[in-house]
Amino acid sequence: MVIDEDTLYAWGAIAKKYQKNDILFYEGDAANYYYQIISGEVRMYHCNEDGKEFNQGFFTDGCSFGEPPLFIDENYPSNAMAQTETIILKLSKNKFLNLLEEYPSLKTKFLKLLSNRIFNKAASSKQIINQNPESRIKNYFENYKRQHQLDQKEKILFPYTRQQIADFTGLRVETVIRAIKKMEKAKILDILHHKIYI
Amino acid sequence: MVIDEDTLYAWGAIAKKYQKNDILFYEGDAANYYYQIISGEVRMYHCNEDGKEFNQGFFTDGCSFGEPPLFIDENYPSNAMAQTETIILKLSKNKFLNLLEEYPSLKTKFLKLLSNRIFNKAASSKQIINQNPESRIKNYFENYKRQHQLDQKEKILFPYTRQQIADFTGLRVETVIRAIKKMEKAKILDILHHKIYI
DNA sequence: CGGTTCCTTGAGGATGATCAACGAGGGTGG
DNA sequence: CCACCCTCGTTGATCATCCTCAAGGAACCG
Repeated sequence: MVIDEDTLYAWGAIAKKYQKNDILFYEGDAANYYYQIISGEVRMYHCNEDGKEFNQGFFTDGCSFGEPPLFIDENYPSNAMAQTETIILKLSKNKFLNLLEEYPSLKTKFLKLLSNRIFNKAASSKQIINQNPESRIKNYFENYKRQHQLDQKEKILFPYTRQQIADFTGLRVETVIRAIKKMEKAKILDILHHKIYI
Repeated sequence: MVIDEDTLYAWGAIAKKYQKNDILFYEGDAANYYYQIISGEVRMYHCNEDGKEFNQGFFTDGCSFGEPPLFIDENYPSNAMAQTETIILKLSKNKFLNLLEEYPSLKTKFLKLLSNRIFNKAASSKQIINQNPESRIKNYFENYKRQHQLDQKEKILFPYTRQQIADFTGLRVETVIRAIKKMEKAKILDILHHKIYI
């Protein structure tokens, strides 16, 4: 958990429930709130003109998201959508910034959080040079495991769909499917009942 | 300038001169210093197996770089190379973190700096979905202008080579050349004596 | 069961990468 | 001033491969 929930309530945060597929904010919207998830899942993503999507990230219980625009005067760079029924604590921008001034240790916490975010984005943007689908997907899986502090050796069930992999790697579903089949043959991953183990 | 140079010297920073093409650190190295450029230019970049490069960013006078690994315990995610003769202030990690504790306003400064960095990375990683070279390059030029706080309408001389554009967009030089020629015809940019005006 | 979402396969076409060769410009030293 | 070199820019031809479109199958859920 980023900020203690009781503290957030004490400073005036309001809990709000979103249904699956509700939009929390659109790309270009002004940033007025700090968001922290109590339960559920949120996806940040872009759309291009043809409706193709690119996922910036998924956030779940205890995570905050969309903070950078609160610190600089920019609008949101991506859309945010509830992936499941989701309950979120919202604290207004001003109150959030005041809270940070009150507790300097929170600033350090956010320095770490943003640093991690940058580190992960650097790792994932590397894949731009590999047009080769298998490298891209392999790189994506490695980042996924690192971000979730999992051992690279240990096999785990990968919880997202092929379409979502496509939306993270900039590939097409069919390409992802063909690539992971190759990767299964090459023993890079396992597929059991259509489920992916990495 | 991120941190006042006199302050850095007072806290024990050392100025060091690097020649063109000197490596400051490699991907995977432990992060032991805060780096701030006095004069010159530094490039952060990745290499893949075939030697193809991807640029994460260029940094110039007054800029700091490679901070995120100082806040979290990670190694450098990219290589850093001096693009020209460059003079850099180096402050050891511990002294840097102590300096930040001493001056809380610096923490806020870095929160903003990191937020900007994330914002820009989000904007540039969008282009992964556009396999189309012209869209990628257009997106890259727009980001370049925004990051340098330039009006999108105003034409400026773009200071990098076609190879560097390729290394930022994940394309090949020849593809970049053909794309910008098309873009010139489409009046998206001007080319004068081989120089690009955007 | 019926519907929805996700997964899978094949065929064909578009296009960026690759390879090879050359041109243009700028700087350096004789 | 000229010759040389080195980097950068340019062009064409060919190839590999990812995208696209279309169709159908599998799993899951009420």
